[in-house]
Amino acid sequence: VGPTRAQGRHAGLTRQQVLHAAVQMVDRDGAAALSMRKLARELDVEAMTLYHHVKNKQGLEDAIVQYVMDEAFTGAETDAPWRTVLEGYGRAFHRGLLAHPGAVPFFASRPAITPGNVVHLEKMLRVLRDAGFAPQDALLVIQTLAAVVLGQHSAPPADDGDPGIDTEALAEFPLFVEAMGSGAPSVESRVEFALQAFIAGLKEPSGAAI
Amino acid sequence: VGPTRAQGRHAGLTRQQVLHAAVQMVDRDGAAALSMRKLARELDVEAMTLYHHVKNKQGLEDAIVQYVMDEAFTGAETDAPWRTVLEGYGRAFHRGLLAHPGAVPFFASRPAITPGNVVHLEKMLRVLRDAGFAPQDALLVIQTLAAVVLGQHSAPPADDGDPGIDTEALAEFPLFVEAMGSGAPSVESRVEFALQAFIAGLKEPSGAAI
DNA sequence: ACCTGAACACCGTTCAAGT
DNA sequence: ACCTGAACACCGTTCAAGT
Repeated sequence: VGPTRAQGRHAGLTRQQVLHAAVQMVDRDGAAALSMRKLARELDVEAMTLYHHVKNKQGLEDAIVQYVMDEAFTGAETDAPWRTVLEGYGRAFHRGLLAHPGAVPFFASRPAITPGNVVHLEKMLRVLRDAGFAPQDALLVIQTLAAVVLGQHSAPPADDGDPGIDTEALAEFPLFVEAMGSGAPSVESRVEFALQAFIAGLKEPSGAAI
Repeated sequence: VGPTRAQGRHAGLTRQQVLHAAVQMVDRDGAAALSMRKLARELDVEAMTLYHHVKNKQGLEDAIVQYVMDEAFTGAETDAPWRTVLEGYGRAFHRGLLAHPGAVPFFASRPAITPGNVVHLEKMLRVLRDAGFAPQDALLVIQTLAAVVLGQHSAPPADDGDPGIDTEALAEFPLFVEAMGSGAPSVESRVEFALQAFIAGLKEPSGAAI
């Protein structure tokens, strides 16, 4: 029932392979479907083998989060007016989450600042510092912006049309019915709207540009 | 080991009691700690008894989400300029999530529109409609705003000081070090900042006020 | 209608053992 | 170092049985 390999025989398994298979599994079947045992089965390996490449399940989930962030933020444009750079940052994160929707739940209740994304943070901090922001203010802007985008992915519009809302009761909610005429706002449109409003609402930095 | 009760003897269990105990458990031990079996033990009842009051675990989680939203949104102020009403709506949601941080993960990957919160939605839609918004635009504003607040709770600042970031490597990230001097931005400050910027960035409705 | 109890098909993880 | 295999303490949920 298990993999046909003698003990001690290398499977040639790599942390990268484990991580890649995990991301695939999550993208295909959702966050809840991720299990160490199923992942091992898919890699034709015993479950305990995974613990040699990953600390535990929590560690695997952390790695998935890091994977998505790295994919999203590497090569982000930083040479533009600060509002434009922020918009690009938000959109890059959005595209990353869109590519890996199953990973979104792992972002919840996980620290926003990890060793792996300090490098991305530092680049953004430099852009805002050069635009005249104090570092504390810059960090607040960047972290809040990332969470603004994440939030749009966390509360998706309903899958089916109207899940469980009886047409009878709908008569009491005419504005809701009218607003939903063209369906609930998509994640796409909410992200665009959120980015536009949030960035437009940011005040100019108090410091002078260098 | 189980409850000492003959089959068929009423435990007098109520859906409200089940839900209340579940919220308590989640608030105390976090979302991951919620289990049907533990919840049953706490209520001195067999695990399967819960299925008479709740469809399944998913249904219980849905009920927890609904519980938090109802607590947050009932009695919200709607008689004020629309920007003020939006601010109050966002802050009310924020307080609800703050009171039940363990419930936050359940909001992720759950539809934003449920039968239970259509009533809250309709009230907000009326406020924005009266201010001159088209219903579709109003729905977009409200849903995006709720997700903006939710997102701030989804990516909490790290628990300990610097979790796993070696002081050696920190030398390469001077702006990050300076920005973190007074700690990572709190959820509180990020919510306030997000609300201020997002609402300030909203355009006036194209329609005329009634 | 409400509750129990056994059973099924799963989990994550420790530990000892192989090469 | 890398992998296996059995074992432990859990899960959610179905099903048949009680009153």
